[in-house]
Amino acid sequence: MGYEDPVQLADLLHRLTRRLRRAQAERLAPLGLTPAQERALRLITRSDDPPRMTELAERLGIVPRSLTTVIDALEEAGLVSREIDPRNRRAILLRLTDRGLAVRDELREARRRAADDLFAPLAPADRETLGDLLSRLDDPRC
Amino acid sequence: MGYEDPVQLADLLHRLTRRLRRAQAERLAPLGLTPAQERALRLITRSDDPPRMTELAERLGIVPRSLTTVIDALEEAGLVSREIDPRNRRAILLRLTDRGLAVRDELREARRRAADDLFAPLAPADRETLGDLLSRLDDPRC
DNA sequence: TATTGTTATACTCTATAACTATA
DNA sequence: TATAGTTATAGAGTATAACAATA
Repeated sequence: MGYEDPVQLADLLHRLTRRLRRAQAERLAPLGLTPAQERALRLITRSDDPPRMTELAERLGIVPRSLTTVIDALEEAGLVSREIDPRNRRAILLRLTDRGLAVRDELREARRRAADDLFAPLAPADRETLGDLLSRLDDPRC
Repeated sequence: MGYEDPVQLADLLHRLTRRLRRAQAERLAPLGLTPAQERALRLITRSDDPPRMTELAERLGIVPRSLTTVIDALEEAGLVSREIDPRNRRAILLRLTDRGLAVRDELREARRRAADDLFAPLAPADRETLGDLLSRLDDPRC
């Protein structure tokens, strides 16, 4: 079918991601957050210890300056707090507030529903295949 | 492996697209264009007749106003010309200039190399599978 | 001197709303 | 009145460079 053409694959990927971002933005808007903010919140949650800015930025694949904007919004929304690391006063530890903990599941639900809609045309086995292929393309450093 | 989790699929998609966009931007930067501009140029080329703004916007999956910015840049770079449609003086026909024709292949090459790099870890058969899965998720209206 | 994060700034890609010219 | 496109504006998601505070 010619689907192996990398430029066409690139375009498909581009269109799909745009659609996904829109759907997620719509679902998350009532909660006052963007997809990037939800991602950051989710990764903070997933950490055992409160992560530092640099650490979280790296896990998100963005530069620290870009994370600053994301965390600013989460802090203003009262979901995350910045704490100076007592063991290294240059570093900042990111911690969920009580409110952050409370809305976390709601956020995840909203994002899951959006993703569910997008991937609905695929049966579980096909999703598994897709995930496998995509993860083989994934660069853990990025 | 749990790859069928739609939220994880969404994150994979997001990271991959970002990496692709970066790689494409890098490759295209020496030519002074962005990926969106290359896409528009490519679709103008692919048309038999010079497309109109509305028509091209729809094929790109963006609103006409967003296309205006893209075409502004291509026109300023001397690659595309706007012509008023003599049969409907409200409409604008988009045509490649000689220079646009000349750089078209270079652009496509640059974009192809970026896409090639990204999809290099997959064998042709796997690319085919990926393309098939992605196209089943693709919404032709979008 | 090197590390951590922020201030300042900018760019890409996209959107909605209001407007102009034409049909 | 409806259509085609643009001006005006905005916002998400990034980036680089220069800087301050701390190590």
